[in-house]
Amino acid sequence: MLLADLVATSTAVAATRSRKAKVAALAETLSRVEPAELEVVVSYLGGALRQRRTGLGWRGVSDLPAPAAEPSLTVLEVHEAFEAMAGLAGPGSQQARRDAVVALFGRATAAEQAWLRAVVTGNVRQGALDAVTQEAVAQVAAVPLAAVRRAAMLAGSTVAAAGAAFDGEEALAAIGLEVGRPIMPMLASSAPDVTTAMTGLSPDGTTVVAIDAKLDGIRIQVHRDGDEVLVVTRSLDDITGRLPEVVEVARSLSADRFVLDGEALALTDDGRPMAFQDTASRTAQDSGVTVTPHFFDLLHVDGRDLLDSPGRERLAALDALVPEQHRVRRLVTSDPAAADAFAAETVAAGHEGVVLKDLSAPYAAGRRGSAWVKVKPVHTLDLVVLAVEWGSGRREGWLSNIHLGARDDSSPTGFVMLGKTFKGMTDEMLAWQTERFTELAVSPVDRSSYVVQLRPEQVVEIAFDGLQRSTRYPGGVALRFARVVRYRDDKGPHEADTIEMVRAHTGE
DNA sequence: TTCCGACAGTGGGGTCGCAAT
DNA sequence: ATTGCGACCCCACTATCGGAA
Repeated sequence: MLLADLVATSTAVAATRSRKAKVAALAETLSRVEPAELEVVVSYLGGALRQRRTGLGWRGVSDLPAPAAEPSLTVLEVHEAFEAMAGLAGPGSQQARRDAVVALFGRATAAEQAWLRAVVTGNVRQGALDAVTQEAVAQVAAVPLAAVRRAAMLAGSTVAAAGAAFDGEEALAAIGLEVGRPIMPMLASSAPDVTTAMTGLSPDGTTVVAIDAKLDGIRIQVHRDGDEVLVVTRSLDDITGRLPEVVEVARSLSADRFVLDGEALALTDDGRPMAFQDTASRTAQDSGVTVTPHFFDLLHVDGRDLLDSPGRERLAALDALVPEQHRVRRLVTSDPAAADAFAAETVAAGHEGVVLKDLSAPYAAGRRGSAWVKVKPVHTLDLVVLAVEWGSGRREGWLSNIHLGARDDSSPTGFVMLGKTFKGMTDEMLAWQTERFTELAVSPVDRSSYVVQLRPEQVVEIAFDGLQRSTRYPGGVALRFARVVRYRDDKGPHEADTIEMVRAHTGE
C-alpha cells in the first residue's frame, strides 16, 4: 500500500465529524491491506507509528527538504525508515537521524510530509484513534467489536488485537490475561465530593462500597512468574529496573504467579508521602529516596484469573496475598458519613484523595468506567490574567491559553506568574475572552506572535489541586492542574489573591 | 425524545537521559 | 558543565456522536 492512500484516508476521516463515516473510511482502506502490512497500517490509521520512540520530535521535523511531486513511498518503506531511526544511538546519531529525515521526507509529497510530521509529533488530529480504529477492524474482520476491544485491553495493544481479529473470532477469544504481558489498567472517573460519588455507586444508599486512599505516586502493574518480575507504568512502559524495592516486595509474597495493580511512592521516615516530584525524580539506586509499593487490586494469582470476578472477591484475594503494609488503606462501608470521615483522615495524612469502588464490578481493563470514582479536594484562587496565547486545532483563531499571576508588591510589575491554563473554557468563554483580551493587549494584536501580553486587569477564579515547587516561575511555585472556574467581573486586579495568600492557602 | 457514556482534542508542570555545544 | 530536545510521569476539562433509556 502506498503512503498516499493512507494519507488520503486520514484526510477523509478528518473531513467528517460522523464517527460512522470515519469508521467506514478506515474500514475501506483496511479491507485493501496485504497481510504483511496489516500491523503497520492499523497503527498508522490510528495515528501512531509502530515505534514507541524514534528520537524524533517537533524539532526534528521542523525543517524539511522540498516535497516530491509524485507519491512513491510505500507504507512498509516508511515503517522501515522509522525503524532505522529508532535504532540510532551514540555519537553522531543526531546527524544520522537528520540525514534519515531528509531522505524520507524528500521522497514525500507535500500532503505526505504534513501527515508524517503530524504522526511523529502525535498530532494527527483526525478525530479517530484507537477506539475508532477498533471499530473499523471489527467491521472488516466481521467479528464483534466487544471481542476486539477486550483482546486489545488484554494484549495491551490494538495492533495485536487486529492481527488476531483477522485470524477469526476463535483467535481473538484466545487472547487472555497472560502473566508477564501488561494489560491496560482500569481507570477512574471523578466526582466533586464523597457524597456524590457514593450516591452514584449506591443510589438507594444501602449498598456497601470500598473506599481506597488515593496515593500520589506512579501507577504500577506488577507481574511475577517464579523469579521473573515485571513492573510497568500506566502506559505499559517497563520500569522494572528503576524500582528494585518493588521487585523485592513482589518476590517476598507467598504466591508464585500473580498480577497486582497499585501505586509506588516515596515516603519520609515517619511514613508520610513525599511530594509527587520526589517520587517522579526517583532513578535507580543513587537518589537516596526509597519507593514503596502499595497495592489495591489483584488480577491473577496462581492460575486463577480474577479479572471478571467482582471487586469483593478480588480484594479478599489481595488481602490474603499482600501484607497490610503494602496495601492501600481501605474502608468498606455504606455510610456516607463514615466515608467522608475516612476521606478527611486520608487527606490529613498527606494523600491526594480517595477512590470509591463498586464491590460488585469486574476489573474493566482500559476503561474509565463508573465503577471507580475518585474524589480529590480542590483549591481555588482569584488570579489576574497577565498574557494569553493563540489556540490551535479547533481553537484556531481564539485566544486560548492564559498566563496566571498572583499579586506581589515586591515584583516590579506588581504580579508574579504561577502557571498557565487552557482548561475549563467553554466555546462561549473562548469567544468572550478573545474579544476581551484583544482590548486588553498592550500592543495591537498581531497573529504572528503567539503570546499576547495584556494589561493586568482581568480577574479569573482558578481551581487547582495544589502547589508544586518550580524553577520555571520566579515565585518558586507553580499551580498543579490549574483550570478556569469563571471570570470575575466583580473584582478588580487589586482585589486578587497575593502570593502570600497562595502559599498560605495550601498550607505551604 | 432526551439522556448519558465513551472518545478525541487541547494543552498544563516536572524530571530524567542523551547528544551536541 | 550547560543546553536543548525527546520521552514520559502526573493530569482536567469540553464538545460531540450515537446508542441507551
